[in-house]
Amino acid sequence: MSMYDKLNEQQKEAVFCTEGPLLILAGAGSGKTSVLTHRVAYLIDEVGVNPYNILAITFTNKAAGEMRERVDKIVGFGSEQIFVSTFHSMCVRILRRYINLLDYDTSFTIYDTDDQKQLIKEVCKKLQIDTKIIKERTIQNKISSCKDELVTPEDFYLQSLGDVQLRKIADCYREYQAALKKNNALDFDDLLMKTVELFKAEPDVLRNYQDRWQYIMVDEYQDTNTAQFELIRLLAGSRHNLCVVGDDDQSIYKFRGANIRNILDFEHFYPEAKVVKLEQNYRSVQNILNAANAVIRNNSARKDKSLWSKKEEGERIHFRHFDTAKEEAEYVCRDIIKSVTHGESGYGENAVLYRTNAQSRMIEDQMVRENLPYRIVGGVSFYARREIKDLLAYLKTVDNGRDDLACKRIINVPKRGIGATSINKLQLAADERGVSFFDAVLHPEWADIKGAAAEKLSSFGNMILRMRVISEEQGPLKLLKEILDITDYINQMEVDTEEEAEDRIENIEELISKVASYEEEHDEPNLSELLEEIALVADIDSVTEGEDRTLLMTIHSAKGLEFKNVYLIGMEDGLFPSYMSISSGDAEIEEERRLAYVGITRAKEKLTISAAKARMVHGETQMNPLSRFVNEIPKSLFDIAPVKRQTYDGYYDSDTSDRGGYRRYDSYRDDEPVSFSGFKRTPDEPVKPSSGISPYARPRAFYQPKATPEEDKPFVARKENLGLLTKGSDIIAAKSGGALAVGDRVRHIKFGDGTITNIVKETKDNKITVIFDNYGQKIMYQAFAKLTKL
DNA sequence: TAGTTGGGTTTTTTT
DNA sequence: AACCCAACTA
Repeated sequence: MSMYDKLNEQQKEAVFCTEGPLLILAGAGSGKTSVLTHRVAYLIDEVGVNPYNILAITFTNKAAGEMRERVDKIVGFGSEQIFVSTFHSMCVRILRRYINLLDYDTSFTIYDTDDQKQLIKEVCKKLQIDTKIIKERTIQNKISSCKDELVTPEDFYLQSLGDVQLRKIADCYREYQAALKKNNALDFDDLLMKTVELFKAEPDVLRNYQDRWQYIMVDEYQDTNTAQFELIRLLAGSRHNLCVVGDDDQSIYKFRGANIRNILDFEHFYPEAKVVKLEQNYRSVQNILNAANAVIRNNSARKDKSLWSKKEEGERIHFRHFDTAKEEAEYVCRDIIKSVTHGESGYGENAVLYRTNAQSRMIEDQMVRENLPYRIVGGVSFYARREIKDLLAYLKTVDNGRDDLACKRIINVPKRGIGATSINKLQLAADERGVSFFDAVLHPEWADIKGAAAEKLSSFGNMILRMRVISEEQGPLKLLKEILDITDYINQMEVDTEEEAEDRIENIEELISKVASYEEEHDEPNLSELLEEIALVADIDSVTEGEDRTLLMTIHSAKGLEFKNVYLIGMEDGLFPSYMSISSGDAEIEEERRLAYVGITRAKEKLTISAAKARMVHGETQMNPLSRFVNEIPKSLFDIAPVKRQTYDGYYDSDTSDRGGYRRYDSYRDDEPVSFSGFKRTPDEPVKPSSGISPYARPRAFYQPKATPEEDKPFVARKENLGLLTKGSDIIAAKSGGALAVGDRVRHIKFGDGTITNIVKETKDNKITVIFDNYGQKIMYQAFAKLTKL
């Protein structure tokens, strides 16, 4: 029996079709990853394709890693030779090698959305564009969508003639591109667009890659944009050995430029294309599948298909409508705890999914309170945090003196008394001479800066130069530690609360351990490479299997994942579908509906849908009606059927200016039974627990955390115990050498000598109060202050 | 130049 | 509620 025997007929068809264009329409949970990996194995083992000639493009690094792992298990040898990567990483690899042909330097840095915004801001200032009239965000989005569509500044300029506002954006786009080039930087969208540009300008380079990648596979094809399509079209060349896998029903990245036509028109573009539909679902029980089908059926623009499954009917879908978001959070947490204590699932088999990142807060708070091990994916990405961006800006400045943005970010962080006036003068001088900002820092006289200000600049400049030596001689980890030491960054951080300080120190420790593990993994650690790896990680990439924690994330982040139990929370009109989409139109609602479909189909066995009647949004209490998507699910599939709103129609009329309609409480029937309020059951509402012991039979107190003193709380669930603490605390242990006591005389690298007046033991580090002879009282963390006992 | 305050704005989703 | 920015004060 061969390994292909366990595939179904359609799957086999897809696996064995190795030549020519192939479109696999893979419904949710239809085993497409399995098809892809088997197809790779088949190519190698049976067709005799050299693994080196295979390219597989996935949506995230995590997916790439998993794919490689799975192929590795079933292929005899050579799987490491397959090029598995995301679009963005692939482009970076290509550009690092050839971008000099486009007159860039191969050591370019990559700008994230934040950097992008910063640069646009500067450009607006320069062009005297009033950002109150045209918002930077608008410009940013416009530029981004231009790049997604491969529209150059020149193209856009021609398109914009006649429209004053567009014209300004076009100017901005042109200047922005020039500024990027000057900084030797590319933004995310550039990575794709420049690669296409390269391939079009340099046929030899393209041919080189066409010869290498003779078999191409693209996963999550429904979310590719025009630039990405162009890229694979070029790579597929005349061979047309292009296999794309996707599901139009799961296209949820239109806002990012995803072009649904890519999947709908694939057959037109490649008339000889073979199309295979995978419709058997192996993931979810029937009830969940039925709910998903019922929802997605309401979309008009879709390829017809229907998922079916051989699985049992399964539990009914749980539905709960709460009075407040807090009660919703309590229910979710306790339901997870119940499931775990009954042995029905592990923490890690539960996931809480929501529409917007802001919703994680409520759940997180509750999970901390209930001692429930969790992990949040996304939100403010790790690398977007202020302290991390600061430190990375140091690394970037050391690495690439041409990145003006990075240099300006840190020239006065921590405070060095270099203010806006000096910075502006320097920038002008640098522009005049066509050199980088950092070059100007090294020559204050160019900007006519003298005296104390010039002193400060050269001491900063010299510090960076010294860092460069350290970086070259001793590597990135040493460099990072040195930066922290010399700048005394931790103690100079501006923080409002103790908690914030702790969080940020924790983040810095995590960065240290990330750099440390980078150094361990690479024989020749290289700062540029490190920064690049950091630039391209997605939040989901760091989620490792085997961590027994409940995951909290947006539905977008959950794409491609599956969980035994899923909680879809905040199912309210105005939230999901979002207010924005409701007021935009049908196409937007359909995108939201696909998102709902993605959410529902993440669940394997148990799906819980919940909503709150009142919820705080932007600091005001909103009363939103139940999500229309919930009403699209047949009542018979629920354990407790939602009560349909009376005023369903007309309420979403987007032409009416009466937006208060989303908030008014009187749109509900007064006699509408309140399903649940926490764990109190209204007498007239029957409870139909579908398995196990009903949670409602148990007294509420059962789940209340015991009043334990802080120190005695046993474990994981506390916020400060999450993250990469193991590695972080090693660093502390190594650094914080001797025991210190109140009354000891100590010496600090910057503040000189002083006397310890207080020591507060905290979970991870001691917080020490010292009165310095010359600087007065400072409160600092022992691990980073490096106090020497005298 | 640094720190504070008050007002205005914001959020959908992310490589 | 949280963040950002401009304006004002020290």
